[in-house]
Amino acid sequence: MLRIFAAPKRALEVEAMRLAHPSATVLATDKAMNSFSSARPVQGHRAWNRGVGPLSWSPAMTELAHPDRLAKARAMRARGEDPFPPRGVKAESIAELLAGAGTLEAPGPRFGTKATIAGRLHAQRDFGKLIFAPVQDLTGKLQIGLKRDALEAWWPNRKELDAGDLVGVTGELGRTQKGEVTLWVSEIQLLSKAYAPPPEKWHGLVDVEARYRRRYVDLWASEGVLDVFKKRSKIVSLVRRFLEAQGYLEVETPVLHPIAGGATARPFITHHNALDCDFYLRIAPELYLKRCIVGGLERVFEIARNFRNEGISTRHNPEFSMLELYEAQADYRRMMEIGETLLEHLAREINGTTVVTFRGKEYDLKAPFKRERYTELFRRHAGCEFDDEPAVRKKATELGLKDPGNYWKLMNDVFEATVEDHLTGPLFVVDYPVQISPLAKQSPEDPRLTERFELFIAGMELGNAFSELNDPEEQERRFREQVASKDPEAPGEVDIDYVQALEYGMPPTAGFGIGIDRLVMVLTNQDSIRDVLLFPALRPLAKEPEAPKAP
RNA sequence: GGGCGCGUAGCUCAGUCGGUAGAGCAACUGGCUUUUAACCAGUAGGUCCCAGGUUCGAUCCCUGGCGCGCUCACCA
Repeated sequence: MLRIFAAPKRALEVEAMRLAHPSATVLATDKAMNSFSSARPVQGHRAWNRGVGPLSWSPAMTELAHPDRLAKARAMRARGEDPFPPRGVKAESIAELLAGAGTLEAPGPRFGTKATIAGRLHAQRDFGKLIFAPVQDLTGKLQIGLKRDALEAWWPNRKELDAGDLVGVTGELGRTQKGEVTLWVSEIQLLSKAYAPPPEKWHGLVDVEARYRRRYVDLWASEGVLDVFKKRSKIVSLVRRFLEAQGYLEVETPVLHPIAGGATARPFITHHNALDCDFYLRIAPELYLKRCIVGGLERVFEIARNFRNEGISTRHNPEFSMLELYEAQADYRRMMEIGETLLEHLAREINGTTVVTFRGKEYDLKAPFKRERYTELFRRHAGCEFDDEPAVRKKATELGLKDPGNYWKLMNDVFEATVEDHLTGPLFVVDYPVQISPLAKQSPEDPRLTERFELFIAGMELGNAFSELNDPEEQERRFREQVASKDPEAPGEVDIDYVQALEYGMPPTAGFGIGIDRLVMVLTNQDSIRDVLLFPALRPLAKEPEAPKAP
């Protein structure tokens, strides 16, 4: 923070900071000095010893930077060495080296050979003339061993190396007396100085807020975090290959929508200056993807970031990723088949088994999944028919549900309150009432219902699919009904362009939307959506308050 | 937005039945050539989240605020 520039411990350190970061000089001028000197006593050492640091707002070159580390960089520069050299080193992956090292009993092909690795240095264990320290790259951790007799020229500078520094090391792959694979270093170079010290070595980052705000630290400082995001990347890649193998084209449709349709949710609003009009950030890509079907693309999918202006929870982030796919000549039964085979495939590829553990329970994602009718579940758990309005209203009152002002919404609230907890799954709940499914085609057997299903695992809704309504007249009627409902989550106007697209003719089509974040949660056993998002939505940090005025 | 909980050293946490605070790790100094939470000795480090109130005195009690977590609501 500003005061560290105004309250240096030693002149040397200020010098080190200036050398290390020229902008420090700027920060130490007028404004900083004034705000500092107005009321607060000199803080002495406090600000210098930050670890991962407080989560306060502060300008660049913050109190995270440690003066000793800055001084070490300065010492290097004084010798003509660069603490931030322009090039990296050509390194081998640690995972491959570990695999090649073999075991103590059966040394692998790489045992005893020369190797170079690059990565982040962790806490050193210093024995005076011997130092051990793990180095971590994307693929794993490998211990390096530094011996004085092998590094005579470098040895006097060894204290310039800190935990968190990025290094490149070359040495011979071997083992210690305890048998641990170790790279016995013959050459070491600093690739980037870490001015900010890493979190405490044993606990790592445990403050959840710090973990989310400083994910760039969490990724290498917390066990298992990197693995979740590697798996997430693999899941998305597998989804693409799975669909492409079935003739699907990946497309990109607009994020800026003139009308927020395709789902019921409150949108974010933004403004386009040149056109001088407002746009909504999309709440679903659905209506554009179906326009693609009208255009003859036949099988399309998009991994779409959607934005919904609603609360944040362990299952909700205001921006989230949804896979949506649409297939011409298919109906919702085909979507169930795609859903269950895709999930089984992902589980096998990611975890090597179809059984996943999530929130302490096991779920078998082996296809086929169970199917149960919405209406039957409703009857079984709510104790009445879904369209028996007096009975449903009575049940809602019993449950203490407040009336949303619309019977069908109320009915669905009763369903969620009574049924959803029982949906351990994996399960397809099929044939939803038409009134809560404005984009789905009516069932040929029962006009009160639609050919629609939702996929549930662990009581959590993972996906939503239906045979798409392609009758423009009926679609327009349902849109007008939505608009007339004045529901704040319904679109404010009818999407005439979409109705017109249907007037040109959309083939019989089925579509499926799957929440990617929730899917990753289930496949990687993470309880919170925040743990599968690299940078989950958080309230922005407050700006530093003004220093109190002197009396 | 409602309810519950939390905020003390850089990190993880004690503690003060109201008299301005401690440990381990991290940092710094010294020692140590096979450790892996290395070890041993020493040093330094705190506006006890912020603002009011009660009080001789508040980190502690009260009120308000800020931040975060859990939960409810809504959705995928």
